[in-house]
Amino acid sequence: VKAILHLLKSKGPSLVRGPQLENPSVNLDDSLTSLQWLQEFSILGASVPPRAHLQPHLFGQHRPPGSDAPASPLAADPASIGGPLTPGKPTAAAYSRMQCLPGIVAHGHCPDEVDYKTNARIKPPYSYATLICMAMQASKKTKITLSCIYLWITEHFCYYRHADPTWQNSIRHNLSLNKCFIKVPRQKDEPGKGGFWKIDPQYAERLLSGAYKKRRMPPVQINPALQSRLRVNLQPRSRSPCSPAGGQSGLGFNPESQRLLREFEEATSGTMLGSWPVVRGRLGHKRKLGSRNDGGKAPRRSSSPLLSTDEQKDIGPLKGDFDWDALLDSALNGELSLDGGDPLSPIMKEEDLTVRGTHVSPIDPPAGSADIHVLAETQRNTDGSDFDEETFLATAFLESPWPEEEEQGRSDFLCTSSVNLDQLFDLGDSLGGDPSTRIDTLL
DNA sequence: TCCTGTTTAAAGATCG
DNA sequence: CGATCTTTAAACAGGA
Repeated sequence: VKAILHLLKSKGPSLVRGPQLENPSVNLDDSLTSLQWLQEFSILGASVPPRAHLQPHLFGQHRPPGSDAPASPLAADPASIGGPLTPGKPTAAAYSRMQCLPGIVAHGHCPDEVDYKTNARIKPPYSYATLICMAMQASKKTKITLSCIYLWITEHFCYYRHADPTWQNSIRHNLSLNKCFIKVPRQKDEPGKGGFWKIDPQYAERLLSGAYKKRRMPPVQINPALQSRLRVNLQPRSRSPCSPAGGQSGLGFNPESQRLLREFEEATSGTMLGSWPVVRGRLGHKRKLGSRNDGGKAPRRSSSPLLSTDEQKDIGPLKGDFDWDALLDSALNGELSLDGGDPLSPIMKEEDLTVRGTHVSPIDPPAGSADIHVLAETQRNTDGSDFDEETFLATAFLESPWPEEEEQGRSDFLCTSSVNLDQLFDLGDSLGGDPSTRIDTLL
């Protein structure tokens, strides 16, 4: 590990081309250890919703020219092979420190950096209520239809594109049951099916009353069943099947927005905070085992209306830069803790790697955006209490969930900034040893 | 027929 | 340990 670290430091610039390298004056050590570029990395992923051009009334954004991706993304979509998976029940800590391990988190194990837009195997750590809120805010409309909620979720969370459609039932159930959401009947002169939904500003009262309890985010574990796939995923990919052009980690929200979302979830943890994706015992016995994986609903999965041709065409390059120095330093410093608490013990092997941490992907409202209807409405229902701030934090992040247009240029840059893991481990070959072993060691 | 919406039930997780 | 919240499953009704 030290040898690799040394290599990275000496040849880092040629191996890891992070945004910081744009500035030649940046000290190498600083650039390798700084996570600033990683933060920026997370925000640049903004990509145009695959079907935004089909529903400009909803998204208010248009697909930039040249963003069309090759057709048949599913053909190369790992999710289409194995289907969505959920990590096993967590067993250890050190999750938050995983922010220093982008090489790992980039493959779906740190909620801050997991590219849920492309990772179909890790269930997003957001509750359905949160997802609904995100969709509502992202729509920049005061109200949103159920189908649009579906659409937004599937476009931003690859997991749901391939998941059993029963999650939609949960969405509907959440809308109906959760007091945070109000149904707005469709006007007679409004064509279409179903009504609209909006956020109920009154839920603020419950927040103030403390009725909603904060919930800890349980740690997440790399499912041993995923380990073989993890190694496969470590292979560099120039394009990601689920990622639209300019696809990035997270939701493509910038750090500020992600921070706001985090605070939002903290403030609304009772209703908004989701539980971590864990394999619940109940799932193993109560749920019909065949319903999710057998041919029963599988056909629908692939033929789901949510996976339109347009969506399937919406592939983009997988962009990502890994702060290997931070990664290795973290490992060396024991920040990647395990159940036993031994940083670089054999637990570091894939089977036992566990992490813990926060779960929200950062997002960022561009200054000047005034189109926050729900926010305004919510604030009107407050009287200057703490909730005002909470609500603001809760909604502001959604002012510009898809800053793709303004970030397009930077995204393009990032297209060329991905580290080639093969190169990395080819270098390691010169040091001898089995590449897979080195991967394990790194992890 | 499919989508939308409501409702009930149950199990798991979290918190005080 | 009970209350609360979240998730999942399912049944059912009504509308497009």
